[in-house]
Amino acid sequence: MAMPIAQDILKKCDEVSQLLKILAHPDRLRILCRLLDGKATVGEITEFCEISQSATSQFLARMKTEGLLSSEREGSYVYYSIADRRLVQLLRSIRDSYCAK
Amino acid sequence: MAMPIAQDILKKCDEVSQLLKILAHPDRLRILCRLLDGKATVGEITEFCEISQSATSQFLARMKTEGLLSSEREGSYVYYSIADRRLVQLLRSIRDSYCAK
DNA sequence: ACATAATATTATAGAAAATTAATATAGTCC
DNA sequence: GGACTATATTAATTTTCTATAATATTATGT
Repeated sequence: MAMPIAQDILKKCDEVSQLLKILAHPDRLRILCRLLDGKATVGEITEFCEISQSATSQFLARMKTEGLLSSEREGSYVYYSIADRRLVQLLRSIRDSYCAK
Repeated sequence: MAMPIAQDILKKCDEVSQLLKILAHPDRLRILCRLLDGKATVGEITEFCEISQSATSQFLARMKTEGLLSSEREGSYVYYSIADRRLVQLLRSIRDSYCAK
């Protein structure tokens, strides 16, 4: 409450830029874009996004660590999905702005 | 028209991730955040964002080159502003999602 | 237990980007 | 022209990512 408004904005920018850094990679964005349409297994994501198995798994792990994704195992498959509602909103608005016909 | 839907999505992701890469830096995001409230001189931006003069100028130049910003000189001052409407939309929605009370 | 498929981890060489300092240019005023 | 302010450029070092290969783990079916 004691923080000046301008500094508050700067701090927010620092936080948000960290998040954007994660989106700012073609493969990671592909993954998120795929997950925007619903949960998927690592294999499905690998195939859809045309990324190597190893890279896909690494990206998923990182995004899970960062709190963007959650996962649930079903047998030998692991389903990933977007964990944060705000991220869904953001991805939708990116899609609306930049992927419209 | 002949491009499969999935590949089209992948291509869009590649493009958009390039844009996000620019936003994904604390100082550049600060600058854009400031410019969301209207055009400003290099000096004003430098002060508001607490970045060095050199870095500010470099960031501005880069973002102008990338087509995100435009500039107009008035005497010894140079005013920068956001050049792309879609970017304004995107920044607003980021602000709405992540900077609300 | 073995074979196989799905997923995860580790390590590292190479590429790309950030940081900073120093210097240069352009404009204004006297 | 000289001094001063605003902005821009350059270059070099360091830090941070990326890409890839190799290997490891976990689960299923026989």
